[in-house]
Amino acid sequence: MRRASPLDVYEQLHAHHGDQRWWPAESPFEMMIGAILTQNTRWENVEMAISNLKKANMLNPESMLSCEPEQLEELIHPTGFFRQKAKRLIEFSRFFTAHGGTEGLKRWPTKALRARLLTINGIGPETADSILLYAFDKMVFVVDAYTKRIFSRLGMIKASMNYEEIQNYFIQRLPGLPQLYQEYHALIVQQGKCNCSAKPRCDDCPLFELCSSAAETDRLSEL
DNA sequence: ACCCAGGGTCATA
DNA sequence: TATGACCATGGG
Repeated sequence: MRRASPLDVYEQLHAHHGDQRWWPAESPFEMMIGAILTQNTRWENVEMAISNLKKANMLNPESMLSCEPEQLEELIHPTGFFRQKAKRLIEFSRFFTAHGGTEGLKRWPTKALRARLLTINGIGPETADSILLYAFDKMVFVVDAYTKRIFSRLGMIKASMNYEEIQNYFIQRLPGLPQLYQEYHALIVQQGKCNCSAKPRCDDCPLFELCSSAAETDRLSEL
């Protein structure tokens, strides 16, 4: 059996999990807020916070800029890290409104917008790339903890690779379709949520065949 | 009572 | 540049 490619893995994941249609949000701004709130946090907790924000009519940049930070902290409390995240939401809202909102930011070249997002405190590579991919439909591959875990376990990447190296690995081996990038990351998260990539590997893992074929590499990389 | 989750920052060596 | 402490809640 030939060595599995990222596209092979995509096919397997899609066959098992089906269409994902990400990101779950009703607007680009909601998507961006969700991206910040979900940092090192379960999505279920983010849903509580989003729900709180909607009920309080606070899920818009104007309200976030004019409210008392403590009120914001209370609403997003379930996501954890609520003090720093409240600051991050406010700072991001400031940036967002200062540049004409979604419509204004939509006109930025991808590279320039990414670089600018990274200068905002609390927005790192993954959050920036998620925003580019899902709020602006830019062709940017998102690397998260699941990506590292699953693909290093499959022996396709090394655990020592940094964010950019992993990102390049996928970009060089995938067709240039933004839609594919969106689905792929969604599938990786869906797969990561099930503990198939943990050890011991479960038998009905959709990647079981690939895992088995990579068993040798896998064992070596764990030493 | 532990462990971790759809990260990021900052201090230290 | 690379590792580690820290941020903090909710669910297993």
